[in-house]
Amino acid sequence: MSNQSPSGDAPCCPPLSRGPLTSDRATDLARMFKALGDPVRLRMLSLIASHEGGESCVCDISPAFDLSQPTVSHHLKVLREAGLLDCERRGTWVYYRVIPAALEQLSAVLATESGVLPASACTPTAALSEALS
Amino acid sequence: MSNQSPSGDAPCCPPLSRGPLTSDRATDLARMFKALGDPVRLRMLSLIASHEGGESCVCDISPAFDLSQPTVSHHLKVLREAGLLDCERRGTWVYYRVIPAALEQLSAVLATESGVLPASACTPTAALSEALS
DNA sequence: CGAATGAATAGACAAGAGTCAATATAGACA
DNA sequence: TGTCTATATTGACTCTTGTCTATTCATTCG
Repeated sequence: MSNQSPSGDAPCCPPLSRGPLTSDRATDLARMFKALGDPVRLRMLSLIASHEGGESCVCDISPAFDLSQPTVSHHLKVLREAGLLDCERRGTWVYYRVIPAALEQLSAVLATESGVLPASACTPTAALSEALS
Repeated sequence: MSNQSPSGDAPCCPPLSRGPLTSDRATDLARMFKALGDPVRLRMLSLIASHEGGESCVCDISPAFDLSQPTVSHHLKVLREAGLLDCERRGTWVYYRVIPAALEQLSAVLATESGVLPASACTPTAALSEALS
């Protein structure tokens, strides 16, 4: 399970205004943005990201949506294949976790040169409790 | 012409991890992310954003893509209707310009609580080590 | 083992998105 | 006015996407 890392290497992220994107780079980024381009998936992501410990069991996510279980599973797969989520099986349950580096990369790409916008003005909920191993 | 501002008002933007998104909020954001979910549109955006003066004539954008003129026009329209671009006619030409507030909003939504990530410190495995702190 | 539960996959279907050729619209200019 | 250039719109096509039901896989517990 875990993630299949489509092209999981290029980590860095100059803002859009820094210069025209290469075609390859645009393809990589678009794959991630496309995954965010659905209200259900955005809500899932925020649900997981804001959940205690930074992770959520599917059994916690599913009831929050008026969708069939396979559809929920499908959306989670899309987010996972886009490199935005990772998952881990613990017993019968599967836990999903946001990959912070992915979100930060996208955030940095969209950041404008001027507005630094310190994201520090927020409260820390994401303590990232270590997965109980 | 110009923009139709779907819900162009709410400027600020708590990060995803701040709490679950409302359905309405998710719909608004998803509309913008979906517009970014295409390699061509991402390249257009970066082309415009990085162009001198922060704006580009369609006649400058079009030749950069191996697409028909109507298709280019279509993509620009999608970006415009998503609230990411604005346009202005000057004589025969139409100039497109990025709406910085829109990008900043999306950037802020994706920003993680911890990592301020001043773009400069964009080191390869940054987020990996950050996950443990 | 067999049954029960949580989650993923397969297949089907309607709706949406990206693309094009053809056409229409808006200005500039003679 | 008429013609030329730059963009936008229309309509058609194909491929993709979101959703479902039915089924399968994985794990735990009797």
